[in-house]
Amino acid sequence: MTGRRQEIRERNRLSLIEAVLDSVAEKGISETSVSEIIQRANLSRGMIHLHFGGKDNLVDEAARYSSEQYYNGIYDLLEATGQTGQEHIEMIVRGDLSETILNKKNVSIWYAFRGEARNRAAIAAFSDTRDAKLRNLVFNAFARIAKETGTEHPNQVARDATHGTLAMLEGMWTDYLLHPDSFDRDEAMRIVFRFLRAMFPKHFDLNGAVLSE
Amino acid sequence: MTGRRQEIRERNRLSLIEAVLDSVAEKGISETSVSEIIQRANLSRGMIHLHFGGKDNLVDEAARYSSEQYYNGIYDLLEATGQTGQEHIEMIVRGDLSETILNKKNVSIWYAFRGEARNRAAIAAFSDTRDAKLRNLVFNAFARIAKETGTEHPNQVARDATHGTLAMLEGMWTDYLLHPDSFDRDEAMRIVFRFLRAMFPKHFDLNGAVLSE
DNA sequence: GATTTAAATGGACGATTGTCCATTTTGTGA
DNA sequence: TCACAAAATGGACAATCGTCCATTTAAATC
Repeated sequence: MTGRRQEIRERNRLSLIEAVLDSVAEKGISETSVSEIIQRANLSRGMIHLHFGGKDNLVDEAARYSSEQYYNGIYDLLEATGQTGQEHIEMIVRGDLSETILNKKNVSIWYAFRGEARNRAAIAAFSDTRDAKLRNLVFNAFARIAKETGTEHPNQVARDATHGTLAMLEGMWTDYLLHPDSFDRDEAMRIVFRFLRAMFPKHFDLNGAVLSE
Repeated sequence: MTGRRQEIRERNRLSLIEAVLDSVAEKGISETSVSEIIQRANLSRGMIHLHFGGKDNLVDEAARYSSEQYYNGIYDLLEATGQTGQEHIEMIVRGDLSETILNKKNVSIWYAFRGEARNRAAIAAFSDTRDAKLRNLVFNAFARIAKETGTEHPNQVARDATHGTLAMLEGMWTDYLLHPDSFDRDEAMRIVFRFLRAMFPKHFDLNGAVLSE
């Protein structure tokens, strides 16, 4: 009646997924073997086949789970902010570069899966950091900003600003991947906002990152 | 006397490296086995041990070689351009997004190695797309531009512009990785230059990408 | 052309891979 | 408490992994 059985089952299932993510983060994909996974999850060898039908499916599921965690993190932040375009943008940029989201483990996992994306459709589907939903949020925020500036082609400007901003954030992640210890979050933020301020002087004038010079 | 012996030896060595890169591009790192490599190179099993002492060393060397190819491509372009800051920047951006450098094979290889970078120091050393040399080139170009604008802190502005521009290019590469068929080079270029125009209106006004709206 | 020797071959080897199922364990309902 | 069934176990299995070396091939030297 307690459903204890199903509860244990689901806990084990999740243990396997988290074991994969831990292993991928620490050892990389190529060293994430079945033996490695079941050892970390402290479960028996047959569990992978039982729960996922095979190792590949488990890894795909781990990629999906990891991606979901990322988006949940971002969306949670957005609910705690104001409604103006610049507030949204600022929160997304700040969140994307925050310790909670941009940290060694997440970055290791993210890039490990990216490396496999080209050869595994299931992984490619979950390795786009900037999915349609997030893109739309950013676009709508920029569209509001662009319209307020009275520019000639606000949608086109907003589209380009979205694309460029998300690309720049991607690049910052890569910086962090390659130089995690010398990476400076404030600097990254300041740079993104310097570009945004250049495009929308009235909206990002005193906002955003530390404006040190 | 002809050195025919050494010539064959070096050709075989190179065949192994190129076989690794082909395999990594087509099948990914995890499926790039010794058997796969020697089959592509049409050489015998022992050659890897003979030339490189083991598979790992060969893969590291392939990463180094691939990185070298990238930089040579960029530097070649720079020699064929003018000397103003904006000409340099434009050539680097244009080159970085050109078919010669940004194509499916290169991107597959690059991201495959990136995925391993965190766990293999030898690969990490060669997976920084924007090494000190290239960074300096970009920085010097922006420094000249910034000084001409008479801004207050030209070096700081140039540093940020360098960081932001290279980050944005990284992001464009990721776009290409994940959506190679819908990726639009002109659009990517236009966006980069839209940001640069916002920061340096006088220098990128009529330059760079197609200015369609 | 004979000799020397560097280069290349290809299979043997033990270790490790992922899959799968006969068996055991354990929660659930009678 | 017992019988049932779902869940978990752990080892057998063939396949594949990378390494290494005894042997063969062929370029270089005499």
